[in-house]
Amino acid sequence: MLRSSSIQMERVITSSSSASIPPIADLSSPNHHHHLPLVLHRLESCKSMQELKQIHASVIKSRPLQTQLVFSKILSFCALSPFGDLHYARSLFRSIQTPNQHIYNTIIRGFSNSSKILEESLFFYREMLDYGFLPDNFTLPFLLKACARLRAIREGKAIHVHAVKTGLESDVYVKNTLMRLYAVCGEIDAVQRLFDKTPQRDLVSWTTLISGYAKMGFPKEAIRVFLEMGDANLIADEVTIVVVLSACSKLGDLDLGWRIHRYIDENKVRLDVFVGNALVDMYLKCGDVEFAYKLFEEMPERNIVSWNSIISGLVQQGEFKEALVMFRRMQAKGLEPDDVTLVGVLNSCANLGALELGKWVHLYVGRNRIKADGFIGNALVDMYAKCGSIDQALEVFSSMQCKDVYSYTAMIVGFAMHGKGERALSLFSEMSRVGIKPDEVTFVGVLSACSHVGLVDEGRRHFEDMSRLYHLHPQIEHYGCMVDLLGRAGLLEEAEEFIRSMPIRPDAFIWGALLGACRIHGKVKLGERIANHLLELEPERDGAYVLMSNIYASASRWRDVLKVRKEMKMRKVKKTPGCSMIELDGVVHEFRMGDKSHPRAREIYMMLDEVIQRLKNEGYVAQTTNVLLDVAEEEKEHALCRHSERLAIAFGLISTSPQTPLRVVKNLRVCNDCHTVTKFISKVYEREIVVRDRNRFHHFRGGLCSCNDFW
DNA sequence: GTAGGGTTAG
Repeated sequence: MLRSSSIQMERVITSSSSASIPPIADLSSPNHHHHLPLVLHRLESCKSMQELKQIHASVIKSRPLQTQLVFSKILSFCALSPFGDLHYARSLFRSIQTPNQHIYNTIIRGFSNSSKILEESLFFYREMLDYGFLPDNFTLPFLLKACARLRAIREGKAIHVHAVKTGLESDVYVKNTLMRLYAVCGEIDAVQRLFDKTPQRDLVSWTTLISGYAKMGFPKEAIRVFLEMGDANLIADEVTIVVVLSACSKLGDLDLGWRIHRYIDENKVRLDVFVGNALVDMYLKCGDVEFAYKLFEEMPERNIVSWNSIISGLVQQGEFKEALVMFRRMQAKGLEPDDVTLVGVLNSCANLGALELGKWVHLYVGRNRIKADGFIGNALVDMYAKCGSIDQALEVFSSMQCKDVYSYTAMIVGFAMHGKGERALSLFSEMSRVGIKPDEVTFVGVLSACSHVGLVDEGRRHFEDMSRLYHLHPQIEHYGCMVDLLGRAGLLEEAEEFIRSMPIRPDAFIWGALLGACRIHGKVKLGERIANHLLELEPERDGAYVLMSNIYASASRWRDVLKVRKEMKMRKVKKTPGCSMIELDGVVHEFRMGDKSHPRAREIYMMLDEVIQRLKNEGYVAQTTNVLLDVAEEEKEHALCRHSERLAIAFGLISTSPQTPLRVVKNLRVCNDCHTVTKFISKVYEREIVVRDRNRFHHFRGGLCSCNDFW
């Protein structure tokens, strides 16, 4: 570590005029039949260390005129070329008796470019100062760039002091690298202060400032600075535009995106591959998927980032199947995915329940030495958990070297979804023990864990701890979890009181959670009141109607059920169609309620009939109270039979060998009757069945479900 | 011989 005092700036600065000037290298060599231009020419075309060593040897032997200059050139090659060798550079440097400033800068630059530690470049820097040289406008940017790369803010600040003392702070290169240092270390105010301090600023300074704001999570500020830049009569170039576009992506502001696109056209900013990628990303993040596709197709040049941008953008828009289609297209072109691609693919798998493909990615990562760092590891944990393989998720999680808040949260949310509330909570305490701070999302996991297993007191305590101990502000999701927790536990009055005391306006999810609790506990009166709140907030959606009609049906109030149905018709409210997915041999099959479009639909429905017959023999009786209609019991039963998860399960039964576990993902909540049916199937057909509904997992085995019928 | 760029997580 560099201590500011260890660099004797005072001595250097005050005594620089009288500092001992190193003797000049031996210019008068007796033996100079080697032509200097020839050596320099050979160096220019040099492509390997082997070749370089030959040149070096011949120079030592023949000692041409200006040996120092030639050594300097050789050093540049060793220290800076991709074919170079820093060890060789170091010993070569040591062989130069009296290095000049340029030579010092070269060795410092060499080590600051590639070394994982700062020590080495700082060592040469100190030596240079001891020699009586002052840092110049080249020295400091080299050092500062290394500090930025290694996030070494302490050392960087010490260098900053030198910049001030030497007056180099106002050099635009020094200033820009200083700004970048503070930006990557998160000190955005320091960046702005440096920018404001002196009038020496160019397009790079503006771009660095904009990028700093964008990366620190202040995209609005970034755009503000961009507009100011226009007022100062500067025109953005490709680099500035890329940064501005990424700020716009973060804002998700399509109007702004169009304005920037127009700016690009009007100012003839070149559409290089960076700008193209940034545009594709911006259109996706701002929601114009079609235009993003169009741009992508028209791009004259595409690289891996272009593909990653479109894949991750689609994932972010919830277009998981499309994302996988693009991934396949990319593979068909012979392009190898990198870690960023695979994170997007894993995310799609997680959402589609595509376990087979997810496993393939896991293998691919292992085989191809893909950087299995935080991003990939966390995405794997999430994928396994969301695909129903909680044990695999835990295995990946346990094997991870560096776990962060994302890893812990993924695992906690995973446990919560699988109804393993105690595991989730014990992992949460482990997290605090090892000193990883939870954030808002962690608490969503913790609170939903409590809710799924009915740990009311635990939940209340964690909710309070959130602000008291961790200084996190509860958001609407956290209030939602609490309403859910209290409501399910039957504490409906407390839940309603809780909603009244919320500092945020309750949204549809909050009222929906309470209404759901009314359904579980058969509270008709309260339900009616809540349903009205919900209908005010979203009259066009079916949630309130469906829950209300279920509540009436449970109370056998068929006339009210009919009224709700009429009203739905009158207001043209469409029911969200139930949809279930099952993956077989890497292909995701999708079923809607009553779907007959599947090629094997006939077999599937025949299987379903057979299943129901067998279950009835085993004592199953259909529970029809959750069906909307007041129609003959038989017909209701028929409606139930067509629920999408049953189609998916029947398809799984006829398409896989006995005892293969079935994994189904459903977009809505599982209804009571389907839950019972699935329990029966797991026993009668001896199948493990894992169903993920919109809230959580149900592991069916031997006639029982992991949720203990509490969901 | 110096500086600013796009894509990734719960």
